[in-house]
Amino acid sequence: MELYKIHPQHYVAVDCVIMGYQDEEIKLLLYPRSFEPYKGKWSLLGGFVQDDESADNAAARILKQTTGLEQIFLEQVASFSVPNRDPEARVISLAYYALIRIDLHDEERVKENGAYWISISKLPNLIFDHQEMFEKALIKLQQKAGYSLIGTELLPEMFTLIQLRKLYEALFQREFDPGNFRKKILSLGVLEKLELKDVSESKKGAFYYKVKNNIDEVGKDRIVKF
Amino acid sequence: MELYKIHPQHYVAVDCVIMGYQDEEIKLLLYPRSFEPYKGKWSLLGGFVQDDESADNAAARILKQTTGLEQIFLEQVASFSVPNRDPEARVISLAYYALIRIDLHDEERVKENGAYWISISKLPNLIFDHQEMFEKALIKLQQKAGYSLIGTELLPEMFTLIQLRKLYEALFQREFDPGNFRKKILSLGVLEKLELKDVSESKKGAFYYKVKNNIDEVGKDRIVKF
DNA sequence: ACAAAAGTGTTTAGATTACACCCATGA
DNA sequence: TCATGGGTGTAATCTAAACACTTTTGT
Repeated sequence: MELYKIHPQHYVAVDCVIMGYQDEEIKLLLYPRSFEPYKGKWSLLGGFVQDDESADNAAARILKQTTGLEQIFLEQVASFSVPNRDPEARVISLAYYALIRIDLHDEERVKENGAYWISISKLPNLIFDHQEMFEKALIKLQQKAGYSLIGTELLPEMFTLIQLRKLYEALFQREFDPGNFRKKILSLGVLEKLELKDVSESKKGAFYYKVKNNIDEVGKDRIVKF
Repeated sequence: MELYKIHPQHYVAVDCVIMGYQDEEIKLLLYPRSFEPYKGKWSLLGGFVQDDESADNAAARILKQTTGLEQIFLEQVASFSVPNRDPEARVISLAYYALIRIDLHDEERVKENGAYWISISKLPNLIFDHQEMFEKALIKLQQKAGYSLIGTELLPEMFTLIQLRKLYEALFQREFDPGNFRKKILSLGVLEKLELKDVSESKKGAFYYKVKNNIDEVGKDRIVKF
């Protein structure tokens, strides 16, 4: 301990890139900062790491405080530590990203926090380095898609392959060939076809699928390009 | 500032996974910890983030202090923040990895620090979560190989494709088909063939190559599987 | 000439893309 | 029956892996 004492300590924060999916768009949960400096400017949801929790736990705590959701997919993005990134004080921030179902979150709680869901195609300027946090989170997510079926965290338990494709199109900001997308996804072997159709979009109806129960891991060897 | 004051501050450290290449093996720079607890146990090279530097700068500083090298490829691995990971005090650590040429480093300095180069195939037990830091660093590096010519930081300016293959074999801990490896690497279009041969390994001699000068980025679209 | 390392070519299997085509059904 | 979205099939192109083959040169 003596040896450590000569070193400075720092505030350590976590900032969460909370992504949801609604109206065929990826949205971020953002709130207008309630105090100076940059009062009113848009910010990711964040908080400080306390003495008795890991940064992972802090991120999960913030996610629960702001959305009411627990047991959510959360992953580290990167650390941000330029000394003056927050002009108020030296704060080292660890960025995380989370994928949640907007339809399940606690709307009351979000309102209390003054937070809003904003489409990533219409993002306002964000404070500090929050824009960069979002960009890195999105890149991480896209890379992950190559070896794992991502994004099902953003959809209901049951979904059609058309819904899944729309989600991927929102995530990658480009279109996919319907036939090829279907084959690629099914070739991963992680989806189970249900004997139930979504007839809201067409007369024929599209079969619902769900993620198989016994999926430990999509084959690590199997890499798919999107 | 007032708003931040209610939050705790923490020691923030950086730990560096410093990789080098020698005798057809990837080696890590490690040193036996000089104080309790875990005195004598092997540790990555690390240090504390100071008030006036980013974590990236701190990692570069530590790399320079221990190897004498500057302007080195350094990348974030992940953060490690379980409250009791260091039993002595609460320390949040940001792991980095670096690739250096062992033949260029300052041997005197390494000796002063009591550090040693140890092959990754014979790693001793490391303190705290340093083993995990190394494992994550290696995975990051392997992934990076898919879209970028990595590892040339570990070799001299000029190298033969055979030398490069041996390096990749050490990095991935498996063998590559000599013919296919050659075609795959050359297809990236980032190497320039020199009119000079390495005749130390064979009578015929192997042409030296170097990385082309005007390489901004290996095509982001081109993804190669290793 | 031949051994040994360097380098090239060929074949097969699988993945990716573009796109044509068939299917089911309500209006 | 026909328009519409859902779903299947196929040919052309590209990539990866296995492995046979050719080149070069000192001894």
